[in-house]
Amino acid sequence: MQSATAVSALGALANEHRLAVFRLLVQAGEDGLAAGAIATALAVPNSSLSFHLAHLTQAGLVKQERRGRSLIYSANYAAMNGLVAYLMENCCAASGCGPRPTAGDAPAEQ
Amino acid sequence: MQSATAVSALGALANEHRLAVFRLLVQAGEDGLAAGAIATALAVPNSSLSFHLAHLTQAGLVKQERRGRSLIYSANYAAMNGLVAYLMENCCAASGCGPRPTAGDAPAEQ
DNA sequence: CTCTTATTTCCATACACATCGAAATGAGGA
DNA sequence: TCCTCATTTCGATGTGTATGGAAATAAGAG
Repeated sequence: MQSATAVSALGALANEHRLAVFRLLVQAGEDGLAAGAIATALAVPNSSLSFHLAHLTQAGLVKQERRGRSLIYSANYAAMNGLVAYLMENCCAASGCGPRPTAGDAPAEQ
Repeated sequence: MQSATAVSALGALANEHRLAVFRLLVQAGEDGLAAGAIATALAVPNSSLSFHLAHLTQAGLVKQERRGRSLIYSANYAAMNGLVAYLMENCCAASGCGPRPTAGDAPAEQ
């Protein structure tokens, strides 16, 4: 994962509502949830939620799919996996986020 | 970790410069780096860097310590560990960020 | 006490993000 | 076709973030 991608994903999650949406979608699993269901669950106005969903989608953390009249959103586990992997590799030490054991091992891209 | 804390930490990392600063501090290890050294390494003006360092410090991801005339900054590994743990627990499935196996296991706080 | 170095704070400016009602779009049902 | 539901887009507004030069603060050295 490139650092620009990570910044984008981190920014998408760096908001109370969006983090709540993402957590909800992770819990919902592969089946996902309709936009309206999310708005109801989180008590966020439709237009505001739509804004946040677009932000998450833009960052690649969420997938959109039309099913009948509803737009179903679901978590993109691969993207999240990539983000966590990036953080572990670049922002943590090799073992459990302790101090970095050797300064020589190159993490990733630039 | 509370979701508000996670949002704060995510927001702190959701910026090109701040992410670069944090990565640099992780590489630097426990000894940390002086503000000026960071500014030089990343080619960011002092006043801008100071703003970003304050942001990271505010979020608890970075520690500040005065050593002589210099202010030494170092990564707070515990905070990062907490953030990654939060993401793994709340935003990933139990094993490796795949689809959530059981819908019954409660993640964490609210 | 003054000089020099290291860093922050202040300030103005520009841009991006968040909010949410109202209007527009998309899609099925009668 | 017309109606209704589901959702997005638009638009206006307020708030927050980013930037960087200039001035202020902090601390050791002579």
